[in-house]
Amino acid sequence: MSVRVRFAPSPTGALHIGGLRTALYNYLFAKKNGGAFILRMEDTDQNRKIENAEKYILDSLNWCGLQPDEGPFAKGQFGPYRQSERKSIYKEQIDQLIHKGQAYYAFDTPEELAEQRAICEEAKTTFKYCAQNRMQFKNSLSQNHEMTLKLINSVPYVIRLKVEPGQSIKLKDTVRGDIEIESEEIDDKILIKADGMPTYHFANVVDDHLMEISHVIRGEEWLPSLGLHQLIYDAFGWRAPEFMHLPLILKPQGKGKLSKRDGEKMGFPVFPLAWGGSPGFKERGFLPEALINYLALLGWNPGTEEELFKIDELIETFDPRKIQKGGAKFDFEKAKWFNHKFLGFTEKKIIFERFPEFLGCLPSGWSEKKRSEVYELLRGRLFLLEDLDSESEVFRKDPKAYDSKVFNKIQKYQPEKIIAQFCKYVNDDIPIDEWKKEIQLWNETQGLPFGSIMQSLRLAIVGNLSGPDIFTICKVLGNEITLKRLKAFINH
RNA sequence: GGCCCGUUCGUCUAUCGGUUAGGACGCCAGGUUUUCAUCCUGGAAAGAGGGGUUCGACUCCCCUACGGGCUACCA
Repeated sequence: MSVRVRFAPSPTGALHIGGLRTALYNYLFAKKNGGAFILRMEDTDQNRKIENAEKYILDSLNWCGLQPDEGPFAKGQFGPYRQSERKSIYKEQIDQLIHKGQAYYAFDTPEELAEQRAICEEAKTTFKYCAQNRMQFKNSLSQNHEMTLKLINSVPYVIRLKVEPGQSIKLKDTVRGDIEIESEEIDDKILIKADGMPTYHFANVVDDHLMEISHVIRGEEWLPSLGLHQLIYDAFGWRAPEFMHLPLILKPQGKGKLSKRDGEKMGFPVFPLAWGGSPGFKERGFLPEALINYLALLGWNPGTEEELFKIDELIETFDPRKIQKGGAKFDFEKAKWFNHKFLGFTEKKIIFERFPEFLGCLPSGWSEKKRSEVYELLRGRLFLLEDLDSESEVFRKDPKAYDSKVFNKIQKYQPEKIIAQFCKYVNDDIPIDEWKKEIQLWNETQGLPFGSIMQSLRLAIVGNLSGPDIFTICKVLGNEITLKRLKAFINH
């Protein structure tokens, strides 16, 4: 049987890195096995649907290089790939279940159910609509045929799964091993809502079967529903796919799973692309390859000590049996380290082509050659492409102030005098490569510690003791600006 | 509350009964850079607790604790 996997997000908001990792594992598994990676939009909840979400999800997957083989806007013989467009399919399938006596109509109003829940809550128990009490409610099991028909035609209704008690459901999960659930634990879940739309559980099983999904790779939050899903497969007489439930991605600190607010509070992105005014990984200057590499290793590892992988290598080494069981805390520092590494071995040319937005940090007045030189000078220092802004500041702005701590330290060596001497070299006759020799020559008569000379120069040009090689900075700056800064220092 | 899943350095993880418990991020120290960062070298840092099983347990079983998830006409 051929491998077919799906990523099935709900367009209720942006795709966050948890969802992205689920998509990634699906993608890796599909490609590893020469299978198909399918995108299916689970948009059965009309109320929670958000307009741009679908496009956002698609854009994000594309940015990360996880192109679906089938899905909305992609080819495929199993469409439509939006659940909202498959209503007639669900209708057809649910009729079969009703016909087989595996599902039934229920006419209880949401208010009546809420009331039951409130009563149970007071008694400190959990309300369950199930074999034990279903005859006490208004449904096609408790009513006679005539009454049922009358109700179907007059009031809103839902369709519920008829769960037979006393069954032991044996389940297998590739990540977690064997699981056994008693059918008493499962209630008569709603399959079709009053608006005619299927619930997640029903649509999910029907679509996975009809789309011939071979492996379901999804988040751990679905593990408690696995028994129910198996029961639905059984009700149809269908063979269930293989399941793999992924551990959750947790907050860096504190408790619970990662949320949008964590990113805002702690200053890191949780979305691949900008969403709702907060920048995504892209806008912060991540290479998608680096994000993918980090995410791949958050909850999985190949068992070797290798950490840096290109997507092809991930595909080759991916093995779902090595997926972690416990949740993993998101670590932005480590994610940045991956980006640093990728920035290090990604050719400048490729960066220039793919990330023009960050090159805006390098003055547009510069020649292509100069921009290229500066990038080369800076690239080893970058963890995010956005660092290009602060790292290149020295080339764009004259120092606003001089670090007083440094100034105080070197004051006794008369930095103004040193700088005045440097000014003599800033002309077309003396190449910058000669400055060091010249100043050394001059210092033979002065006897200053050479460090004080270098620090004076750096303080005058940069304003503090940081940045790349100072003579290279001067070279990029050119004589005019260099001289301007030196004089400004003397006069400050 | 009920049900389910999980638990190795601060973090991500290796270990499939016998290891000085390995690697990576971060941190600290040294070196390179007459600066900072990068880079290189080194260091500190872990089996939740208690019972079993076993000649021997991080590894297998049970209990406890802790963490997480689910418990909707949301996914």
